[in-house]
This record gives sequence, structure tokens and C-alpha cells, in this order.
Amino acid sequence: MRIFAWDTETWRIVRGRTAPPLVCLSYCWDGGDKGVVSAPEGLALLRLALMDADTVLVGHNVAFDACVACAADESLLPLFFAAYAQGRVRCTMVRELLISIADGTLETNGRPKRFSMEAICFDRFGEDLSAEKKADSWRLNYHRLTGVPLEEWPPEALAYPVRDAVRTLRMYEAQAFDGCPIVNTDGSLVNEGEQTAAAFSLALAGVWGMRTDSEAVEKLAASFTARSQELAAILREEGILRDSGVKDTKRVKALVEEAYAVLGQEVKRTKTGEVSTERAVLAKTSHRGLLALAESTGVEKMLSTYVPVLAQGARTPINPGWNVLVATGRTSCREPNLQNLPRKGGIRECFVPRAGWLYAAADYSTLELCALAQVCLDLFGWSNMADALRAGQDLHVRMAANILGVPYEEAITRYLAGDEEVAEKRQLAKAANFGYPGGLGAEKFQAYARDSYGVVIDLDTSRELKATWLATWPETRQFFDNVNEQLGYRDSFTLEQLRSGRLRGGVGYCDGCNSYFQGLAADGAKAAMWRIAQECYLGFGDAWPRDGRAPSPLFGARVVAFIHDEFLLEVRDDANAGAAGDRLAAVMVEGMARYIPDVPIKAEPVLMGRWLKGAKTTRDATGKLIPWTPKEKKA
DNA sequence: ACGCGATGCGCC
DNA sequence: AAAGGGCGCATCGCGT
Repeated sequence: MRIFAWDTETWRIVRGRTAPPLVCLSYCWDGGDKGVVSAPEGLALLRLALMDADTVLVGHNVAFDACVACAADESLLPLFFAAYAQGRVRCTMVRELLISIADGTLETNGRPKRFSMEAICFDRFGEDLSAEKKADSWRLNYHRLTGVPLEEWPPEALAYPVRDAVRTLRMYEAQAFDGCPIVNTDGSLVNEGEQTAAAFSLALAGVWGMRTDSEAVEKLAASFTARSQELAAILREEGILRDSGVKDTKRVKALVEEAYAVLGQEVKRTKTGEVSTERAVLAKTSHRGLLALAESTGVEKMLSTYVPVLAQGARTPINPGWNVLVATGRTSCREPNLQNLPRKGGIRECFVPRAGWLYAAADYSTLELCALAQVCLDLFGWSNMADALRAGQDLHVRMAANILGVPYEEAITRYLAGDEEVAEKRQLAKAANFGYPGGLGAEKFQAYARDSYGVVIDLDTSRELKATWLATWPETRQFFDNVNEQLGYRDSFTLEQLRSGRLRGGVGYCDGCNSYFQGLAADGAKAAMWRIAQECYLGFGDAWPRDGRAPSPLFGARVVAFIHDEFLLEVRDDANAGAAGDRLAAVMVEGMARYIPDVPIKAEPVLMGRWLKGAKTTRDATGKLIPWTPKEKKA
């Protein structure tokens, strides 16, 4: 096996063009041969490396370079997909992430570890590259060398790229032979192939990006601004907002203390003993200024965090940076984070597909509970939760039936008939089903149920509820015991994710409980994402093999967002759109089944003309999936 | 001017 | 015995 470490130099990355034109390619073979070549030669070299089954292509954040290469030459796309599928594309950034997570050093001294080449070289080799980086005047100026023959390049412009290729090879080798507990005999790491492929799928999504509708954005911004000004006037009158526009937090804390003294209640404090000024605390008072502040923080969050993103998206595509791997196995997203857009307030509704396209979306139903059930099956060979899911039961109604002490059949019949008592207990059951698997205690459950589900219960009821929950899903006792046993007398241990084998070091009790099912769900979603990307870009894939048939209905569609248990795609607005939506849901199920094979997985597709929160699956008389349209408001 | 810890809040 | 986790991002207030 030969190692081909490579790197690209490109035009500057700008919004709307995050896979910029290629200027040159640098490389370093493990045999020592290294160099820089022009873009056309680089693409040719890359093609040969991709086509050679004995060559492993290594890059730092290689998904970016792969996108650059594919943007420069579309015919490389199938070659990249094939090489990724064979585990022949490896990324020193993904490898470092896997190693750090296994070590439990993703965070050190409360600081997130950095994964730039610079940071890794410093950590591993003690090399300080900052001076070199500063001196590299070409780093952001390669566009000026486009089309210039290499012989005419200044020597520095040639030297730096080669150094990075050499460093990439060094990092790769250090990662494989550094006494690493997760290295395989072929130099790859446990779970590396899946994560690296997922990183490519996400990079493609980032490059495609999302758009917003300027009219909707302006309308929303105007309404937030108007409300913000009304509230600001009140806050000024109450002495909470200074003329400088900065809030007087000391005064807020004093007012809160005063208000709670009047109420005769103890004021909530932060972990450092300061008076908490969170919204729920303010909302409990009857102080005019504090009530205005409670609303104001929400409006300001919209105006400062989300509206600028929406405004930008109306002009150029929003190209977020997707990170393939965090400690639990999940993904993250930044600039902007599309994974935490508010569900309320009309933010998501500003996102629109490109003209001539529709959104197709699908989410998994109770994914984490399915994952927990699979974990228990894998660990103990049995699970009531799995049985309930296989029987087609609604897990929250199942739990609600036990709270009420009635059979499931009665509870579900009453629930479907609109029985309020069952509906209310189902809300409580939902909170229990989602909160307790993570190791939540009865005390914290009260606050959790109130804040997340609007259910208020006393401590005794909370304790009783946990007992009922444990009785409903008795395998969870074994699950908690299992984590406790692994923990032993230490304060943390190294957890091995089921099925993927990924290690996560430094986990305690609650994060350990969480990691098992959250990580499994994430692994399954990434497997699905890889299959979706294959079908979108190639028309064929692991779940839609090339055996003489037409391409997948997803061919030509594009993933634009992935939110843990939900995929959002742009699909062509034509006769094929419904089939694309159905195919999306089917591939999601197929991919997840690799990690959750023994529990039925469900995903429901919708089509829509903008990102609508309440969109429901809609079909015509022939069963074809059609776009969902919100109810018209009657005048 | 900028860095940083604390805090709060959005989502799953 | 008991124990939600984990992301990204904005603001505030303090210190260099």
C-alpha cells in the first residue's frame, strides 16, 4: 500500500464559493517523492492515485480538497466516492479527532482542543508554525498565480505547499504508530472509514449551501426591530438599559433579588453564586422592567444571532462549516449553526430552496429511544422497549398507560379519541422517556419536565414517575448498572461504542449513559447520509446498486442540512420530486438499519416550498408525495 | 482594542 | 446512592 499525502492551493474561500478554483496541488509519497504541480497536472495525478486500488490518499481536512478537486473536474466525483467507500481516502483531522475522543482529550483544562495542521504539529512535534504562517505571503494569494507556469513562480510560493504535504504524511504516520489504541493493521483507525466518508458528505452539503427569501427576511427583521425598540423604551425607563445601549446587569440582579424578596421566594443562583437572570426567573416576577427584559432577551437573540445570517442568505448562499465528529459521535455545525435554528419565531421559514427546487425533509421517529432499545438488545439480549417498538406501540402512550394503570390498548384508543387525561400523561411520559435514559434524577427531572414540556409535578410524583419508568423499561436498570460497573470506583472510563467500536475516553456516568445511544444513532445517521450522498451525486450507491436499472430518484438532489435525526434536501420541483422524498426516507431507514438492525426504524418524508415547521406528509389520490402547504388564514 | 470567563439560550 | 449531554454563539463585565 502506498501513501499519497496531498494538499491543494486555491483561490480565496468566499461565501457562495467554498470550493474555490484550484491553482496547484502539492504531494508527498511515503517513498519520499514530493513536489508541486499545476492544476491540470494535479488533477491528472489525483486521478491516477484514485484509480489505483493500492494507493491511500491522505489530506488534512481532505474533504475540502476533495470538493475543490471535484469542482475543478466533475469526472473525479465517482472516483472519490469509490475511494472513500474503499477506505482509501483518509483525513489527518478526522484521525486526530478519533484519537482525541478515545483519549478523552477533546477538551483539556476546559478548553476545546484545536485541530488545524498548525495546532496538531505543535502538539505532536513541538513545532511552532506560526512564524512560518505569518511569513507565507502567498497563503491567501494563490489566485494571482492562476495560469502562471510553475517555472515562473517565486520559490516561496512553491515551498510552502510541499511542506504542508510533507507534514500531512508525518502526521498520518504519527497517528498510526504512536501506541494508538484504535489503530488497525493497515494503518487505518477504528471507525475511520465511516467518519471520513460522512465528512465528505457534509462538506458537499456545506459547499452547496442554503438560500433565504429576502422578502420574508425583511418582514421578519422589521417586526423584531419594532418590538425591540418598544421594549428598549421600557427598559430605559426602568433604568435597565443604559443610554450606551448596554444593559446594567448589576441593576437587573438587584431588581431580581428585590422582586423575589417581595415574593418571599428564594432567588435562583448560578454556579458561582450570582443571581440568575435567566428568562424563567425574570418571568416569575411582576416587575414591569424585568418582564420586558424577559421578552427582550429573546428578541435580541433573534436580531443579533439569526437575522444577520438570514440577511446574508438572501444575497449569497449560506455555506456552513460542518464538523463531522464531536465527543458523542454526533456532528456539529458553525457559521452559521444550522442545527440550532429556533423552531418558533419564523426563522426557519425564511429559508427557501433555489428557484425550480423544493425542500424534501424527513426525520426519524423517536430515534434515540430506538437506539437505546438496540443498545439493550446488544448488551443483554432483551428489551421491553424493543418489544414495544416491534409491536408498533407508541412508547409514550405505553408509558402513559402504566402511569394510569390501564392496558396499552385502552390508553391508545382513548389517546386517539382525544382523551385529555391520556394526552396529559403522555406528555409526562414523553419527558420521562427522553430524560431518564441520560441518567436524570428525580429532582432535576422536575425542572426538566417543566422547562421542556410544561409539566409541573412535585418531588414525590417525580420519584414515583421514575419508578414507573424503570418498571416499564426494566432493561434500563441493567443499562445503568452496566455503566456503573464499567465506571467502578474511578470517576471516568473509556467507553466502546457498540457496533462502530469507536472509543470515547474520560466519560462519567451520565455522559456514558448518553453516549451509548446517542452515539449509535449518530453512527446510523452518518451511514444514511453517505448513502444519500452517493445517490444524489452518482445516482447509484450501496443502497441502490448499479444493476442495469435507472438512477435513484435522488440523483441530482442535494443535501443542505443535517440536524441529528433529520435530513433536509433540495430536490428538483418536477414529477420526480415525490419519488425523491420517498427515496430519502427509505435510504435513511436502510442506513440506520446497519446500526439499529433489530428495532423497526421509521422516517416520514415531506415536500415543501420553504422550511416549514409544521409540514406534514401529504399525498395525492394515487399515493404520490406532494408538497405540503400551510392552511390559508381566513380573512 | 482585544481576550476571556461566566452566563444565557437556541437545537437535538 | 445519585448522577441529561453536547454542541455553537451572543452579550456583559472585567482585566491586560
